[in-house]
Amino acid sequence: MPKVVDRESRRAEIVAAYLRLVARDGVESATSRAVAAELGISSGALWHYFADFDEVLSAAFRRIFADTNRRIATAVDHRSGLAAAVAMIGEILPLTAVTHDEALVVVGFWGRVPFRPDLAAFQSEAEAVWRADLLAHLDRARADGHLGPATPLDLLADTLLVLCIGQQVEHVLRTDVARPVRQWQLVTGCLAPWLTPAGRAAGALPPVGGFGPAAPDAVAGDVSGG
Amino acid sequence: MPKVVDRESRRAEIVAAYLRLVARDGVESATSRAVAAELGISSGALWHYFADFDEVLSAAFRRIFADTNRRIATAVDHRSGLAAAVAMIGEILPLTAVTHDEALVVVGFWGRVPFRPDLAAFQSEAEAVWRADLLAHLDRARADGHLGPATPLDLLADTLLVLCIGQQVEHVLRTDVARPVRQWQLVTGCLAPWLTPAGRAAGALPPVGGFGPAAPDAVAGDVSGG
DNA sequence: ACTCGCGGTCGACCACCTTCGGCACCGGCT
DNA sequence: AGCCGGTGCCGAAGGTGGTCGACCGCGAGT
Repeated sequence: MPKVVDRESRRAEIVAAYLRLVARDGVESATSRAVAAELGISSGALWHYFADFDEVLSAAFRRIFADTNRRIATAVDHRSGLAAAVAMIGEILPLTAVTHDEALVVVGFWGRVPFRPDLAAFQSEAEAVWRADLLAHLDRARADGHLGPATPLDLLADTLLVLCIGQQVEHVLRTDVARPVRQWQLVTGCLAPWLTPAGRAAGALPPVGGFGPAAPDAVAGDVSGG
Repeated sequence: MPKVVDRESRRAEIVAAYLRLVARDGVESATSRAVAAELGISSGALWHYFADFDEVLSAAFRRIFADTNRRIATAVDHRSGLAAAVAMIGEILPLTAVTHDEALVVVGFWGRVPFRPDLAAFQSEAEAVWRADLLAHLDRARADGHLGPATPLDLLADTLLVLCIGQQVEHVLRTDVARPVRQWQLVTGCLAPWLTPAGRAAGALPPVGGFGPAAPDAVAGDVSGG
């Protein structure tokens, strides 16, 4: 049989080139031709590996999801319960330069979903995974006595995730709420009513009333400004 | 002087045609040519009224914002405080067929914002307006004794709005959380911890633990069912 | 060495947004 | 009435981006 390339790694290269372009030149410059040029191949070659450009977008989305999961794994590390939940959210929220570019891609992706129903599946899948993980952490937090026994875990998990989605949008729009400090305040504000005193101590979450610039250190790095 | 058309109403016609097309044929079919054809004019004529297609999008966004505000005004009517806040949120959330199409347009709009910084201004403006109104309603609700005195109004308002934004996305993606019942559950879940017994009675919000299928039927009109 | 087929190039096609030169028309002016 | 000037509008052309298909070349298997 003839020449054989590793199709999977080639696809990965293409996706990487796309994300590189987005980060460097912005979403609008990341066209199929630009991606091909970035890789030093002709644009037609792309279609040996992807059916169309939306499939590239879809793959980029998956790649971002995987990256985020990797970051989550690192951030959560050996933590569990409330700390794990907070660390996890810290990796999903668009707090850093890395996640900034990702937010651009992701929000643009969402915009394309309406007329590509198949694309929606991934977001659902991603959310289902995160939801399950987050729920497990919250459940553990309740078992730890960090969250009150009456805490509606299910609802809390969904709320936090939808909040994260909303924050992606806010971040793209450069709204005031998208400031890292504020992002954390919203998260802690959702958790606060359910925290036990032990939870407040353990999670290092600011008390309900006073929301300082107290971001969990392991997560966002520097939020110290605000 | 020569023939004069009402430029403003012409612009409105174009925007209306665009939104009609989106509702009928989907976002991807709503091209500049299609809009022109819908109006029975040539595509070139559009650019006498808009600098480019993004400006049409922008105008459509503004139109949707205005429509939503009109609906909010109707829904809020003579209500105030907690009921007004809930009614307001009910008009922002993508709960009905009307808001469905709007969500498609809006989410697509957000996707285009990253490389059109000027477009972001409107979303910021819209959010600022809603934030102020919502805050006023919540403030009144606290004064009414429907929300506890320690309620972090500022934070609550932001949280609810970001939640609404997130729900738009979820709705476009047809996630499970986007079900109307669930949407309401997230909202009430955020409010619940701060409600006083009087507030629970007045707002007819389901108790924290048990979330029935209590979606206000007329979107926000009648929340009194319980 | 031959061959078959994959990976790639190149150019063409189509749809889109946008521009532009020109025509048609209308209101006022002479 | 007949001429202007300016505006509304058309439709062709330009530029760009996604996608397809005809062709080439290399390299693994025979």
